[in-house]
Amino acid sequence: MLDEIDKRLLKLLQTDSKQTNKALSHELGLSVTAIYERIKKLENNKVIGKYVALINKKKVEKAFVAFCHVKLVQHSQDYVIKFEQEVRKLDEILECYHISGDYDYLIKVLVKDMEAFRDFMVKKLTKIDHIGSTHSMFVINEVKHTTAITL
Amino acid sequence: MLDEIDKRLLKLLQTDSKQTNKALSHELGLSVTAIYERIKKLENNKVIGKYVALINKKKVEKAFVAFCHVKLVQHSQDYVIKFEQEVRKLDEILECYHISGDYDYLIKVLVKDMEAFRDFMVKKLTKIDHIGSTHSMFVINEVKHTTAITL
DNA sequence: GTTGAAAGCATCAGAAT
DNA sequence: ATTCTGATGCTTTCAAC
Repeated sequence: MLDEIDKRLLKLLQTDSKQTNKALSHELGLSVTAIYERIKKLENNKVIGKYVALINKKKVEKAFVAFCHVKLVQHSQDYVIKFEQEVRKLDEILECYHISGDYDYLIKVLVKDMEAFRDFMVKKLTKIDHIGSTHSMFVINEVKHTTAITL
Repeated sequence: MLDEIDKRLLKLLQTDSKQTNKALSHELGLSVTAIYERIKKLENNKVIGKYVALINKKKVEKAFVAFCHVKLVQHSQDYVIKFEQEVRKLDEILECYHISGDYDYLIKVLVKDMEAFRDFMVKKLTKIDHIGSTHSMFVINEVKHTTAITL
């Protein structure tokens, strides 16, 4: 499905999606139109999902990152659906995963500081019905963070 | 530092960075040049870090996500630096955080399937020196995943 | 896959607020 | 400092091969 050129193209676009097709064509040794067609195909096949600007959390006062394990009191479908619905509504939650293990969910929370985190926990997360327990871990340092998948 | 228009602009660019300045100018009620100047300023101030293509993991055979807690045997600076260095080299590790709590690090791993995960653990992660213990959690379902920070 | 043309866009000067 | 209008050159896009 993806040949070597597609893979190299995706690597470049995952690093910098603002490069022109001309620059990409030069890099990959194809014509501008060939690059154009390949990108269109990758978009249509939904291999490329979207193009986004990544912003610097430290520059916008959102430097505090925490992960929370969450356990529900029960695992009935109603409770699960309701919880997941509420999670999607909360802007502070960037990611939420249903995971194996002692807890049910792992969520990634982004806020301004510890105080804002406390507020989030007290006023938002624990206000969701049917949450049994939570366990928070604070990020001391972000060692690595990439959106680029190696193919 | 950021006014309301900047915030709305950043929201739009975090959702879709391929929109033309014309479309953005229409959305925000400013001229194309005003949008252009604002974006350039946000780029120069490093508020916008980069533009990337996000690719669909399910379409490229990287559908297996796991989080691993990692504990080092010691916390001497040498060990920490070495571990973090190795982590940055491993393509399967998309994210790595130094965190508070029982374990030292939380890493996010992306591979093809359980078998590939086993391989990663045996041949790569646990080959790093000074790792004391690990604890893996498998992602059953990705409930939410966004790169967009709400301002 | 290619070239070449058309339309649309980013970018920049210059002037206004 | 931020905005606008208008001109230029580059990019994307598409038809034809």
